[in-house]
Amino acid sequence: MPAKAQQNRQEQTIGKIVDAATRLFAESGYAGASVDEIARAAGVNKATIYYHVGDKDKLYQSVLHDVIGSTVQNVVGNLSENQTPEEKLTTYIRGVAETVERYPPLPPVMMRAVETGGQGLSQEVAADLVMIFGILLGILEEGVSRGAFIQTNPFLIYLMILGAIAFHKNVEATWNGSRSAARMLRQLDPCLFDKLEGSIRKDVAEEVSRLMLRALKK
Amino acid sequence: MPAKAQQNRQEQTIGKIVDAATRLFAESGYAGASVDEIARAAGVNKATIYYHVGDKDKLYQSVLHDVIGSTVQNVVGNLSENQTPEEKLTTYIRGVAETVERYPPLPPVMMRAVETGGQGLSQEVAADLVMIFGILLGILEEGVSRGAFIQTNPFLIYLMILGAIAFHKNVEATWNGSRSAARMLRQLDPCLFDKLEGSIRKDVAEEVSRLMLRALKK
DNA sequence: GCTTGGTAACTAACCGGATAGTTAAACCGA
DNA sequence: TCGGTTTAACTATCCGGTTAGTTACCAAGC
Repeated sequence: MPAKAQQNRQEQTIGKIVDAATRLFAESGYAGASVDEIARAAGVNKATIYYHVGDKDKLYQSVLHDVIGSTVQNVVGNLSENQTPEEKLTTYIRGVAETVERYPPLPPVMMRAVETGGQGLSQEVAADLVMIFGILLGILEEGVSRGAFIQTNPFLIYLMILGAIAFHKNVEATWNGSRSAARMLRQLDPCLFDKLEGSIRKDVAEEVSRLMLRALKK
Repeated sequence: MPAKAQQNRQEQTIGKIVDAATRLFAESGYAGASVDEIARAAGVNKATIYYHVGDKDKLYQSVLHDVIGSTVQNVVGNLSENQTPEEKLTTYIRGVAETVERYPPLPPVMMRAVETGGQGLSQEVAADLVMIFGILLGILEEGVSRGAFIQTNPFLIYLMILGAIAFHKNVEATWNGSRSAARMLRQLDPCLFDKLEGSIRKDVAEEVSRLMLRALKK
């Protein structure tokens, strides 16, 4: 198969580019990551990026779709119809946390997407984000109609879950990575340092689930 | 008083610079906001920024200190010793939300500060952030020791409150500002659009307090 | 099987514009 | 007129994007 090999090659190149871009966009943000840098990290000439993907914005949208799309897939894959709303919520939260675990660049990239309120997002990426929220909305509404959950602002619940997991994973990463922040804090307030050191390493998904269920259950 | 007048003048100039910088850093992030742009927005020559404040990083630290410091002040100012832990938590959340209300650039700036896990933060700014967390920690510990709150991961509570308020205010701003995202969503999923439209405008502080208290109370 | 022509994939070099930071001169109130 | 303050003008660098040219690959013709 001749055309097949070429397509494989193309997919491989695009994969390298998007992977490198994901990492660098996550590290430095949209403006902070340069196309030159991304090309170097991907082991590819800069013009190759423009040939295969498009301009910087197109590249960013590809990263978002790649990252957020995989989250949707992971969350949906774990949900099953014959779960109670409580179980579904736990599954939902665990799904988000797991995706983040396997894909560390996700939080900052996703946060920036929510941060901008969807401005400048492609239809495709917007649909991904809407879907993640829509799934949660369905769970919450089912819970309310079954008398299991109290009535709440679903968007706020969404932001609390996402914010807690995203922030936490992100802080954890930098906390474990460069110890400079940790060292500074120990110097600033040793007692508080110990408490943070202990609480950062706990399992996020479980604790977030526990708290959200306590907050929501009737 | 000659020296006094000069000091006033200096403070005024620095104030103009920091205010403009706060707005632009919030809008476009660190790399996205240029020093030229900030100078123009402040009605000041670029060299004046370097004369009074320092380089771009120094300017960013000044913005962070200004913004986060005022949050600390506002939150501390509203707390009083003879409140129950429940009341204190509500006051804390309202304090954060109020500061955000009066100072819209705060969320994105603060988020970016937490996002980086404290990397590259000046001692001063780090102290501010630690203080905000420290206050919450005190409230939660008092609640636990009085048997009012369950034992939790305080850092996660911190992130949930901050994440919910910061994200919400930020999304609200862009949602109300440019309606492009809203229009896109209406086209994508009209039913979900209505639900979002309704839930975004609610009072955040009250709802967050309600949820957090439900989650924490024994 | 080997040459050959064509096309997809890739690259080095370059361009205009923007950016952070500097300098030396001008300004102006006391 | 003196010193803190402000400014226009400048430099070096970097960035996003383009172009013209090269290589890798594959299919068809002999």
